[in-house]
Amino acid sequence: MSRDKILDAAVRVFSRSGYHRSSMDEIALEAGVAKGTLYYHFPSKALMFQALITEGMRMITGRIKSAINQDRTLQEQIELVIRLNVDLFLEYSELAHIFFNEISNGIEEDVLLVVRNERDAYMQFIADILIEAGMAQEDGRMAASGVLTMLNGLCGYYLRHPGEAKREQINRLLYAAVTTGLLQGQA
Amino acid sequence: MSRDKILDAAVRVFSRSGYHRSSMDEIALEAGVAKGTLYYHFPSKALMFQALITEGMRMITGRIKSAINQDRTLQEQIELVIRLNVDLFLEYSELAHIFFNEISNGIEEDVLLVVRNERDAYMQFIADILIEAGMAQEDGRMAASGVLTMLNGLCGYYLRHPGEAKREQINRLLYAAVTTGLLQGQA
Amino acid sequence: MSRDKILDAAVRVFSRSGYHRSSMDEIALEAGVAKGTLYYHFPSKALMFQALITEGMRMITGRIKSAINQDRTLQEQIELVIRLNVDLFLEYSELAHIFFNEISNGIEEDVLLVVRNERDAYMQFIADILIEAGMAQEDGRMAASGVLTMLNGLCGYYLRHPGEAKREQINRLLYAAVTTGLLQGQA
Amino acid sequence: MSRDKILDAAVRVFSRSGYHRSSMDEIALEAGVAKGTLYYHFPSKALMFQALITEGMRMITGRIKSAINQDRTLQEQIELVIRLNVDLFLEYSELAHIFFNEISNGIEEDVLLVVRNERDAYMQFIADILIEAGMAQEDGRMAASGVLTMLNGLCGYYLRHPGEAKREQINRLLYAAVTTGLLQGQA
DNA sequence: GATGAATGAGCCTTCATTCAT
DNA sequence: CATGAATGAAGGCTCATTCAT
Repeated sequence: MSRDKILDAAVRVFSRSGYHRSSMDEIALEAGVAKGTLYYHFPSKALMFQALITEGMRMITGRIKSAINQDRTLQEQIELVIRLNVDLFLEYSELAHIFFNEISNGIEEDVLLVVRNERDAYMQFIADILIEAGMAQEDGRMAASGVLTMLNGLCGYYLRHPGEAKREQINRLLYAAVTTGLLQGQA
Repeated sequence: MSRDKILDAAVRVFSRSGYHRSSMDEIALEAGVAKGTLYYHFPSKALMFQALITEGMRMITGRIKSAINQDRTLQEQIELVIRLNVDLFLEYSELAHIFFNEISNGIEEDVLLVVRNERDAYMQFIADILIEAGMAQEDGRMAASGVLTMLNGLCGYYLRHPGEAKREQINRLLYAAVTTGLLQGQA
Repeated sequence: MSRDKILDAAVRVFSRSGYHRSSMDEIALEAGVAKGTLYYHFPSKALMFQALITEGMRMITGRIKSAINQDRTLQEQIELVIRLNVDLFLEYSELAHIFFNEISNGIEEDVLLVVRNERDAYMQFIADILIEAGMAQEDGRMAASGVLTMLNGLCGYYLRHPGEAKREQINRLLYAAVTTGLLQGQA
Repeated sequence: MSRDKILDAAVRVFSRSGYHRSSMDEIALEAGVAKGTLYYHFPSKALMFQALITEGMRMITGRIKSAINQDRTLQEQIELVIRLNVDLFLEYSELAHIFFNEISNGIEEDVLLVVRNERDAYMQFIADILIEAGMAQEDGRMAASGVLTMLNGLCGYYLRHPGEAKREQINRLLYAAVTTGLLQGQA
């Protein structure tokens, strides 16, 4: 259906150029529909973006939860969550950048609120794992915030220095930051 | 002078609305000068942004370097660097936010390059300390990138949840991420 | 359609104020459409200008060529071409004025090239007749250039001094310049 | 003095870029004075241009008249005037273009009027020679207009096709147009 | 459901001009 | 005489949005 073609195209375009540099023209072109069609399915650019984030997160958290919902040790869970997050981040890098760096993009305030809530829910989801592993409530939420932005930074570095860094490093360093400290996170 | 008024206003406006949503009109208004005056002092919006970053970083790195240049153990150095960074980040949160986040979306390529170099130089500066502490070269650079964005995320959380989080937590979690792992970073 | 309204208005405005003093606002106003509509139909001011020249010339050369394509002596051909050119110039004086004068000052290089080619093609068309009449190749091209700008000047004079000059004089002087010299071109 | 430096620079700049593309900044730079100095000596850009044309024409017509004011045959006079005009045109090509192509440049109406008068005086000066050579009054004025725009066209062609055309051709073709007709103007 | 022509507010930038020194 | 910092009107262009079909 048109709606899905549009949403798929929008993810690609937003992810390639960021929210502001992505134009409705470009999205329509990429989706292979007329520009008016975008407005048939979504009331505005901002609300299209919101739909994309909301539905995308539903899918993503679903995928992660179902992957976790099997008997695993805490350590395995942490490793798995990290790996899945890194994979997702690298696949949808610009979108993830937007998702984790709120203010940077002057989206309409109400839409921003929805995106933030979505993000906070996701962070709580990560925090819960850390808390279950023994962290204090407060520390857990804050640490989750830190871990996810660190993931943001490591992936960013990886993408900006192709060839230099290896993908496996990202996972290793993140795991180290959580469990042993970065200074021990090496052979 | 006008130039300083403009730069001050630009930091506020850019960090409030992000690069793209900030208009030259808004900056001129905030600075209390005519729009033409912006172009008397800076050739373009992008180059104004570049000047703001370059001059801001010169001040910040200068302050950190002069604070470190004394005999200390590595551990003390790490603690100190973290504390200074957190202090600076919270003091100049607007500038810092721009520096760490607003570096991707459609600024002219050459300006982007200058800003990135500035940031990479700073990260290398942090990386050198980690490497001296025993990290591998590659891991050091990448880890520095991760630590600084984590700092970004923790400070952001702190600022977004006033009252909930305490400032000391930021330092403690960062130090833990570097030395013992976040899960051990608690009493 | 909008596109035609715009092109018509553009000819009027450009020939009234010249390329640089003509603003897109003015053209939109004259065409009775919104400014954005101009950009829906033409990618830029320069390309609008190019379209106007190209399409205008296509019409004009078409008309002249079809009038010539019959058996005539060279002398008749020269007389005919002069008369047709004068007629066209006076009928489309605005467009002609642009075509012969407004071709130098700071339009984008590629557009300028297209317009010049269009004009050179037309001049070659005139040159061929002179060459066939016995002129050297080189001289023919250059002379055609001279004759057409002279036509420009004579018609301009005629239009600027209504009442003083008679239309027939234009034809006579031009014909004289080509065949007997201006000094002999009189009863 | 400053005034002369400015006028000299203005001729170069206007002649290089045309009236509209020449900025007061550029003129000040070329003259080696501050921008404010321009306005100390001239009330506005348009009036500076007017001064430049008026004083330039005074010099030019002076030069031509003094060259003519010696015993010569009419034929020699015509040859001489043509040569001098071509020399001047090629030396100050853009300026000459402006001078002969009025409307093209949307200069302020009053200044335009002065420039036009200056030009009409010059054309009358050329016309007088043609009339003395036997042309009718009316034809003389119109023909002078035609000859000068033809000169405009030939020089333009020469400048646009470097290498192809030779400078001597311009003189020869112009002389032919006046005396024998272009078709006879060749060996 | 879908289209695409048309819109107009808003953006970055240029530049002739002013004025206090 | 001369300066140069400051101005603000105006220009070309982009783009989210509307609406008749």
